[in-house]
Amino acid sequence: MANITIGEVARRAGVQTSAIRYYEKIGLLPKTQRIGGQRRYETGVLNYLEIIDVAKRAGFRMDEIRQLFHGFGKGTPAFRRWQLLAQRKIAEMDDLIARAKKMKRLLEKADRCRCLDLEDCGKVFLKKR
Amino acid sequence: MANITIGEVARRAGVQTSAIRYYEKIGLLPKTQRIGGQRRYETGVLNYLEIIDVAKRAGFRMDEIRQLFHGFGKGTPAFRRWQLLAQRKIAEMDDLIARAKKMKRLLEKADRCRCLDLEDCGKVFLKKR
DNA sequence: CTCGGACTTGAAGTGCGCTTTAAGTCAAAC
DNA sequence: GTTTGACTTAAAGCGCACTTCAAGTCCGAG
Repeated sequence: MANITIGEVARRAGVQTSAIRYYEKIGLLPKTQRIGGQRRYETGVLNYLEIIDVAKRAGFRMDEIRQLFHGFGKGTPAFRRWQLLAQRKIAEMDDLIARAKKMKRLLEKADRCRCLDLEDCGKVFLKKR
Repeated sequence: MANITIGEVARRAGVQTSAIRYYEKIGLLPKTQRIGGQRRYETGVLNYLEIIDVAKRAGFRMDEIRQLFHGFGKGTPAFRRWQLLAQRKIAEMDDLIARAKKMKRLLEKADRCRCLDLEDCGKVFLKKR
């Protein structure tokens, strides 16, 4: 574990340092050790940032990500609450997948028939579910 | 086409009247006729609002929805630009579907193995793509 | 010992997608 | 003719997820 600076983490993860500080502030990343006042990270934080990125881009809010990734110790009484959130998010992922597929089909149809507006294939599209 | 008020549209579409006015303001909904200064809508606007809702919840920004739904007349010179945007959004829908599936699998795995954190199955999860 | 550059903090600023507020208009009911 | 309630506008406010700013600290190179 390399003990890298925030600048190095930012470079490797492709995020800005300000975002990393913000994540720490809101409790999404743990407070890490300081050397001469400066943050030092272990490379494991990169995995964390990758999961955060995937979750964010799947529409998760920051507080949800925080709860899902720090919200319970193994066998904690909070685990049931964690499970409920996780199950809700799993269902939301199914909804999101369905909507994304629907939009994809709508755009493909519009591209083919060149008639995307209220009166034309958008309407037809909605009608046929 | 019934010529309904904004309040009726809001009620039927399940949105607030302020949102409808906002959509008109940013050019997402066309300016509709006024009677005594008040907006009157045809029921077709409900289809529009439904498409807007699906698009929004699939992560489309307002200006993208506007461009996709008003950005071209049939056979217009802007059509090529429309097609590029549509193709980009279709690709983004594929990415989004992949991320949503990934998050779903991650949550399901975490629920099963009760070890969702940086050092445990999150890491494993990322490793196996 | 001083310079440069990467880091620190708290606070203010940004852009999006609305909602809320304030002040006013209009038409139907009483 | 006044009251009621839904509507109108422009402008300000809000929550989120950051970014930017201002002022300062720390450390290695020259």
